[in-house]
Amino acid sequence: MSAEVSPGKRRRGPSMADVARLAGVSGQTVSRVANDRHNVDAETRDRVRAAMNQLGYRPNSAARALRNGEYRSIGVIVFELHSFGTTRTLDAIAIAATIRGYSINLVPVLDVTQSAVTNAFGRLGEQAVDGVIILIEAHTLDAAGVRLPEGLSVVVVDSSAHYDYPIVDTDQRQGARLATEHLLDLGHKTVWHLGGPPTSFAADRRRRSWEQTLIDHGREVPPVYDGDWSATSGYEAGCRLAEDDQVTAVFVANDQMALGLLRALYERGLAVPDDVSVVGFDDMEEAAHFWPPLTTVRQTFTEVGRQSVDALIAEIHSGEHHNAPVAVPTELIIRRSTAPPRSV
Amino acid sequence: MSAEVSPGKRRRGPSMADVARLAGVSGQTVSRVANDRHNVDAETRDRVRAAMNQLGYRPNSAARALRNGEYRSIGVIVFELHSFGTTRTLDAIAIAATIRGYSINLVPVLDVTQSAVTNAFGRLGEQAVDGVIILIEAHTLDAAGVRLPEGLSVVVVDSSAHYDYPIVDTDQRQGARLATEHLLDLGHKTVWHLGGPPTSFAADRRRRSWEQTLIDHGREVPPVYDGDWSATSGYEAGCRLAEDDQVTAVFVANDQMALGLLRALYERGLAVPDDVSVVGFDDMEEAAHFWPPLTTVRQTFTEVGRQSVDALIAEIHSGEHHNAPVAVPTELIIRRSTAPPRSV
DNA sequence: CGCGCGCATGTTGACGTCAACATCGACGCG
DNA sequence: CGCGTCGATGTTGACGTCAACATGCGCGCG
Repeated sequence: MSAEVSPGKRRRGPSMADVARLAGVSGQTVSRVANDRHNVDAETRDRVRAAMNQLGYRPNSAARALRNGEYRSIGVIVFELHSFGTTRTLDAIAIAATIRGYSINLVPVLDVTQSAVTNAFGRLGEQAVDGVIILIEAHTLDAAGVRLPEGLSVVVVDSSAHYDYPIVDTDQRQGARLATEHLLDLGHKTVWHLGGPPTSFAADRRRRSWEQTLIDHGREVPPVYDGDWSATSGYEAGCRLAEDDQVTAVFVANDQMALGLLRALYERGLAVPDDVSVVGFDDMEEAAHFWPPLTTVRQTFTEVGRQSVDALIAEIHSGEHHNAPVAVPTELIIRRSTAPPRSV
Repeated sequence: MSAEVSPGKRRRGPSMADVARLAGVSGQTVSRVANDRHNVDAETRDRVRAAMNQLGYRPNSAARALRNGEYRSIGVIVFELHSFGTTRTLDAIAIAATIRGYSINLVPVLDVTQSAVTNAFGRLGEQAVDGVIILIEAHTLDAAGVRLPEGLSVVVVDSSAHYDYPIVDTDQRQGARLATEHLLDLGHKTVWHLGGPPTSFAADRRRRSWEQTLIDHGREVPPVYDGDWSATSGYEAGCRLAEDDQVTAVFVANDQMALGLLRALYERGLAVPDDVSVVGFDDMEEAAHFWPPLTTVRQTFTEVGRQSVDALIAEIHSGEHHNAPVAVPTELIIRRSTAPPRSV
């Protein structure tokens, strides 16, 4: 049903010149029609449109980019699409960019060694992009000490303060405080913390804010347990936490680790929320169906994506960046994994 | 520490001509150095390299694409990065493409209405891509009845047989059989099925294969329950399933729905695996930490990604496609959500 | 000693588009 | 009736790169 492949080797599609010839006009007129300029006679426009359809003409974006000095494309650097947050943010970025007429160039970093990151940035220089959004945790970036190609606009989605680049992220501080105070309000004497990896600024912020909240309320600050965001690490930390019967409330730095923690508690015969209350962070889809359904801090990734695209586009057009970090607020979703401590 | 922004308005980076001038050679020689041609004197090459570094020269990919008639870029059409499988496959595609020297152009479809899909495909025609991988469930595509711009190579990641395009996907048939036979082998009289949405070919394949397996073993085929891949839909179907005390074994079409099902069973006081055995599909990270840890069918997304990129690149270069579908095998991961039926 | 060959390097033009400028006809107004 | 204006359309060249075709030099060999 398809076929129609001319045996010749030419694969290039029709160009403006071809359309122009068929419609009996100049290339410039075709260009005007293609770009919806209004100063074209209606009858001429129709004729050109018809010729375009007949030939299946598509403007050549390389030529356009070359001519205009602008690609209308944004590079997004990511490392593994395993984490829920990264994935969601990427989705939001892609949608926001599309709406604004930009396309997305996905640049995966194969591993987080210095050379791989440097490499990816190098590749990026040759990529057809007007600007870059960095979606990898910034500590890594810091350690690698790489500089991006100059003259490229950049926005970082993370919570580091150590950057020259504009920053957009969830308000980690507010989210962690929300979670911690919720547990305190329920009557828990203090709140334990299962944190993310020390290489993550986001994890760092959540940890500090949890600590500060406890201090502000005059509570004791228990030792921190660290995970790496994975459910497995949450399970492992949970096994250790479960041995301490002082623990009545835990704020976990993300939902996946919270899932591992829940499992560890079950295996030890501890009831949630009766024996231990648990709060997560992210509000991934599944959180509502954990057992019990997880109380957690909801991030609005859509907003993070939108804001970072807006910041980048502004930077691309102005040529300079505003350094004020953007912090997107969170919301506490209360489900059934939290309750007042048993008895009192 | 940065600054150095010339107040002039020109933003364009240095071109070959600039490098050539600085190094005292012709543009062509710079081109040869940039492309690692060997017929350049070592001393000259060093001089050119030095000039490149000094100026921060980056080849202009638009000009290169225009000149070569090739973008070295692959478009990937996706609809929402919510499902585990899509995300993982995208990641694998991005990595495989990068290794082969192609970049990834992510094209989100805003919703699955016909107009949105058509629209996305239209946009794609103007995109700087040599080929396209379609990562949305193909039924939708079918319904929309859109044709892609001609002359563009396409690979579909899904299990439809109704396409002119080459297809790469997990071997749904084999996976579903694996799951069903595992439950039968344990001694269950028959196996219930909680399927994915009827609009998905993948879900369809899994359902048919489950059914065929039961028939092959001479078992009764119970009515199917349908979900939409989400944990919530699994929960809802689970509530209905739990009322039928005939049910001792369920094969669920993905892990997320299995999670919802587990929750529903718990709430009804049914023990897994003692009262009901459950098998999922996907083997997402969290599956090992569900309660109980979920027996499931592992898909190797890496392989699906790699194969689809390879197929697409082959098609781009040959100009024609081989229509033999590629089916990537699965593996059954046995955990603790399955056991022989209680007593007998 | 002269011819030819191989190698490093230079010159030219074309890829497709679009801004800037040029052209041309129609129409209005003094 | 002539001049100015405006709107539609055409012509030219440049964006940056690279293949194809010069050019020019040194060296080996008869």
